[in-house]
Amino acid sequence: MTTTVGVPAGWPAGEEEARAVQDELRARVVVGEVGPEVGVGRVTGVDVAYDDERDVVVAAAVVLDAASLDVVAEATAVGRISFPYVPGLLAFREIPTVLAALDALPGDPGLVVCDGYGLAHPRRFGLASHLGVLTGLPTIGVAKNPFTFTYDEPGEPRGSSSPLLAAGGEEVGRALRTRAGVKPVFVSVGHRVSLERACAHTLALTPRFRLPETTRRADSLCRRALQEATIGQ
DNA sequence: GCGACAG
DNA sequence: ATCTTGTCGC
Repeated sequence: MTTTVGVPAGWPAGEEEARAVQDELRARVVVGEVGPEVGVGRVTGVDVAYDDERDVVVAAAVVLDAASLDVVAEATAVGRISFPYVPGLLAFREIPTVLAALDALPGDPGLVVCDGYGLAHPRRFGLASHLGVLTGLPTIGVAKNPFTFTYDEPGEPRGSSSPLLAAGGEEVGRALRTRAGVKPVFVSVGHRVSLERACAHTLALTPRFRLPETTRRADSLCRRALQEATIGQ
């Protein structure tokens, strides 16, 4: 199912306003819960693809059975680009369309896995935290790059990890090796999930590839949907 | 002030 | 993110 969305009323128009929204919403993040059990229920991946030329953004949400990793549902949404890409303000670019894709899903998404960061963010309120607060769903962030943070190389074996550190030494996430000898992914807490559990979910979602099946499925779906939404336009 | 910087 | 073919390797 595909739905179409515009930019929400009252959406921040500038960077200062957007940062103020983050500072405001940050207080609503729940960090005290362990989170859903690994391998139980459903896990949903969300991702977004852009065509800046045509001002089009497509989001995909793909629901997997947490035990088998089989796809049990999927949805896409097409929207207008609601914000430029600014490091630290990614959520304002992706969230409206991602919310529409999640809304189009039948049933409960379960744990939501985001392509980006949660707590590991300049103001400790990245995409995964933001999406969690707006939906109430448990969320985690799994990013492909360390952003502005530092880390020591984890051990070679799959499952090895090392702290992802902010300037000042605060642990904001983990560099997690999901494939032996391959560049780690960067896991951080979004909403209602502990870092420990977030890493366990990430490992359960990477039986074969570096990136979680959730983000791989969502990535390919939103790219396909962008092509289709863009043909002839 | 300059550079770096999730997607 | 996106521009982009073949190619090396399991």
